[in-house]
Amino acid sequence: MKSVTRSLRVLEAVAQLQPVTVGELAKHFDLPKSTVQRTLVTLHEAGWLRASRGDTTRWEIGARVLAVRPAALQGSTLFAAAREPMMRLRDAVNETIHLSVLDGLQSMVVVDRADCDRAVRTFHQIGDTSPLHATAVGKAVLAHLRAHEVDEVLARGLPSYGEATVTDLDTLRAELEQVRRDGYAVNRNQYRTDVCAIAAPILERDGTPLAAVAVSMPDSRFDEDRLPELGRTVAETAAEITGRRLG
Amino acid sequence: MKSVTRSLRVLEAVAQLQPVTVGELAKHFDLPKSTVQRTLVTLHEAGWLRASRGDTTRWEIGARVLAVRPAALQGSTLFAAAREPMMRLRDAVNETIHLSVLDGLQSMVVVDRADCDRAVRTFHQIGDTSPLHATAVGKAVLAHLRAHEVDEVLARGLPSYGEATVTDLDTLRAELEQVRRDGYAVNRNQYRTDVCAIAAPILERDGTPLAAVAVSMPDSRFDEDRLPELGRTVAETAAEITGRRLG
DNA sequence: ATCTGTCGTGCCACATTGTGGAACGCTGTG
DNA sequence: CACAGCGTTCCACAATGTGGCACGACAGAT
Repeated sequence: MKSVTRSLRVLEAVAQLQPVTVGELAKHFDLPKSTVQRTLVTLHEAGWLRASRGDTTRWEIGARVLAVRPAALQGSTLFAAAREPMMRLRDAVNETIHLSVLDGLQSMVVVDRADCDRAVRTFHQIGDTSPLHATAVGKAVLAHLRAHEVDEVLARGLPSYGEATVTDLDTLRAELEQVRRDGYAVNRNQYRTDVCAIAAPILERDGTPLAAVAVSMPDSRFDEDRLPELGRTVAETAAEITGRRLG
Repeated sequence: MKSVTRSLRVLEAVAQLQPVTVGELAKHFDLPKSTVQRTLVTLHEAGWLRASRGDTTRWEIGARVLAVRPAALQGSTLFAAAREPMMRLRDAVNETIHLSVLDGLQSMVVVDRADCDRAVRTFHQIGDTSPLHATAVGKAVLAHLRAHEVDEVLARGLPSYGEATVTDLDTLRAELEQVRRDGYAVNRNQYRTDVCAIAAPILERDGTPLAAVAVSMPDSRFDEDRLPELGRTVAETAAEITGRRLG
């Protein structure tokens, strides 16, 4: 369904570029203006887009989308529970903090962020997805999935994103064991070069992993010696979020 | 674009009914299973849906949608800021609390809810829209819009939804003046019969209204005498949310 | 005033695209 | 063992979306 796929792409582009015009989107996708225009009008009629308040030829995301949320986040207790602990962690370490949730067993999706004020910092867009086996948040979650779920994920293979990516199954399984012992997962340049992170999982009452918090930083600021201390801090933050969420 | 419109409807239905099967959706919309199935697969390929973790024939909203948010809510600080104050307000008054945001200048959209535990209670679905001139949340916001924006809204007319709806311009303008003085807006059966509400606005730093919180209740529990006290409580909750959001 | 470039919008013939009835394979049940 | 109900697949048909083109509005330069 070409038109549907394209409409969703347009919707995502509007979310990033808002407030945005027909022409800008047409260039962005290299599509005829008329096609983009029709798409925008359709999305508008469905209540998903609205005209910008100042400039009526610019488009924005409408509030309707807020009704569409993953069940795990209904009531948005995750956001609410995570916000303050994330900010405190950010202030404590002065690095960017990410909150990522597990999407199916497919990938991790960045859903919230607390930026540090350094000149050089890592940057992940909200909504960005990343693989389970090659990121700190992914491994933090992976380490707490049920055995058959882990098998399912690993069965899809371990694509490499650079030299540092772990592509060997046994090595990865050993690492997951380590993650369970330590309470935190580490990623050093395994997904994006020069991006390192330390993450800990946020669990449901029954132990199912739902999401993870991560401190991420450029490789230049990754200090092996401070790792245990930093790891403990991240794990404490994750535990606090879990606690707040479950009351 | 029929297929696009329908896909978005399906997406919204999945959000409400998740985790949901093809058949359930087909019945819900009275559509051929094959059509629904194709739509679900397309939405899945686009990353907006995922198979349920337990039952792979059930569908859920994927985390991707979290990347698509109105600009005013980027960082999702509204939800996070509102959650706790809403719950406390709910506990204090034991009535259902709604959080609604202004969508363009078109309407208010319910985006979050804290239910009370009474047998009889008001019910608004998350995602429901309502007019600005005939609801408490709408009037709370309307009272703080700029003059030319108010004119624009009122120029579209004041459709009636029953006897109690204010359809006279001057009466409404006087009421908005009152709302500014009191700090809260009241709706007694003006939109839905037997549904009353008291709402207060959540503002941006520059005073622009962004959203509103409301206590809503059946007419039978609306007590004229307690109105000022209840109004003050709601206004305090809104002020606290505004404060938290802006740090 | 006039020209020119750029914008958002509206049109319409064409064929690509989505449609939905029918049939399939599977699972649990009476 | 037949049956009912499920999710899934297929395919001929025509309804549907496509995108080149042209229009009117606007802004800046001549």
